Amino acid sequence: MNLQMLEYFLTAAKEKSITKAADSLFVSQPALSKQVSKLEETLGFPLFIRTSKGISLTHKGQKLYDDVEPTLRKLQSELYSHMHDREIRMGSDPFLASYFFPDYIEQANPFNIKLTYVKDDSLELLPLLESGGIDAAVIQDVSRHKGLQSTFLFHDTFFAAVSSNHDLAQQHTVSISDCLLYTQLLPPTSTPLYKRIHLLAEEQGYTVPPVIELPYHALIGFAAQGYGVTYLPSIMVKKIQYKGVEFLPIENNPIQREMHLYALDSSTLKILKTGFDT
Amino acid sequence: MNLQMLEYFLTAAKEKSITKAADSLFVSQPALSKQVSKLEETLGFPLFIRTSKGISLTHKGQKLYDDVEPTLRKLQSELYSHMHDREIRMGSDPFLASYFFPDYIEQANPFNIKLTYVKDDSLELLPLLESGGIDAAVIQDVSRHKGLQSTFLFHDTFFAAVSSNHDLAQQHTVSISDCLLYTQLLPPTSTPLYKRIHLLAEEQGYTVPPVIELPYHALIGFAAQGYGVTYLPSIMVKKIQYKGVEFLPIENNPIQREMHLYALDSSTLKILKTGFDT
DNA sequence: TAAAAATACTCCATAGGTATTTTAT
DNA sequence: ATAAAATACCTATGGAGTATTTTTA
Repeated sequence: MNLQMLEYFLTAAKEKSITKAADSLFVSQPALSKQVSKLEETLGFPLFIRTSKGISLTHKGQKLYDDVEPTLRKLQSELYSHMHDREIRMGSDPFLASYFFPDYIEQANPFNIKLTYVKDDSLELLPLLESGGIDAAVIQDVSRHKGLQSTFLFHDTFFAAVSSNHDLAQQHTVSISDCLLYTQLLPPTSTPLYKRIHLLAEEQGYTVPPVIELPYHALIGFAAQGYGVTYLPSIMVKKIQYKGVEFLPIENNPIQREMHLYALDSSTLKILKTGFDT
Repeated sequence: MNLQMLEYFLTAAKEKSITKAADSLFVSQPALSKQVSKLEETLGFPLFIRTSKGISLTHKGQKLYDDVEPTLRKLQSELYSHMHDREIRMGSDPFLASYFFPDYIEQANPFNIKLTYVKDDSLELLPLLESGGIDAAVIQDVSRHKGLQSTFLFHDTFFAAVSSNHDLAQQHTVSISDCLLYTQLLPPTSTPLYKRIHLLAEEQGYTVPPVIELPYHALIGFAAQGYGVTYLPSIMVKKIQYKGVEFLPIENNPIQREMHLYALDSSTLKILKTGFDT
């Protein structure tokens, strides 16, 4: 016995005719007749009384219909809704979460993309992907990971950001050396940005300037108040104008990141990639 | 997609292992693996995360499981209960209903025999059988009917019944001529008993004596009160002793009936026949 | 005799089996 | 190295089709 046989039975009962039911099910009359007979054999009792003008339910057939019809419809609608469930749970860093995903999610119909995890350090999203906590993520600077599907998205360049009253605000571009003269407004030590700045300072032979550690979303506010220099990615700079803050390109673009899209399976990856490209 | 695939899925999810689930389902591991993969393909998303020590549900797999498990179990139990529904709805005349069926129904386990129609004239049960209103019936004096299965049950002989104070009550046996001298207590004109008495009166050349028409169940009461002679079948006479009523065999057994068992299908007939024989 | 259902038969898709390979710890 | 799942390949069941027969109003 299977779902199809039961569906056949319900349709035949509703149409009160094997022939009409066969039409509406797009199968031949003998095929339906045979399946109904087979179901009757499995159940051990006749479902229909056959007449020369159609069929009618037997007493037991009617009882079965009344019991099974709602349950089968429920099961079918549940299966259907899951089959058409386009939910993709994603993770990203705070910049993408604020300046990219709102638009992306909006235009990604009919896929129901939900941003369910935001981590300051996007690397923390990898274990979440592996455990199935999320379906996809944008992760920086890691191009491949075992057991996960991934693809390169884009390069993201960081701009220096200072208060409009800051010395550097007069320049059209700045060098990284210029920036390192001032207090650094940086995210936690574990993040790639923090590490990158440290490395640059060492390469330039500078003593590391004073650092104020802040969560990502607080950086721009502190910069606006003139506490020092911070660095913000182009995806953010392109999107916003922050009153009292100047964004300055840094010569030779010394701070960059590669953004990679990760997903559990290649079909999800494909869907999301097309979303990014458009 | 079919019920089996879903059952496979639920078992695999519960066992957290394709191999163990395959064992408990009595199929091979590759067979189950293939069916699960096929279900995933139909649904359009992976149900399980495969590891080297088994499987675990994906997020969507878990959602599907939570939704579908109770519904599928409900459907299965409904189907099961209908498959094992041994209800047989029967019809009979009032004598069998009172003096035969109570015992019969009691000993007919595991079949759930329900006496749902009792008609003074058992012939009225035939259309009920044909329309499916009942599954089986005991009908007198008709051995076959188109579209129905039937078998002979037994001969039933009628006894005369009179008040203990009645003239005839002194005799051990009576003749039909004796009986026809008194007021006749008979069921409605349409019934075989009424017709039979009329015929016997004509054959004997008697003028038909006064008749009181009564429903079957009232006959014995009126006889007890001495209103006249009535006739009751052996199945009743064997079962009861009615205070103030004498049952007298009638010479040559002029009133008899043949009881036939009818059913919609031969399997029901067979089941019921064995019940009668024991 | 006309309409509906059942039967006869043929074909192909697919579920299931065994043997083997891949994968991850 | 081991245990689990996936793959390859084969067989057999059964679902669906067309043509035909049976049944009953």
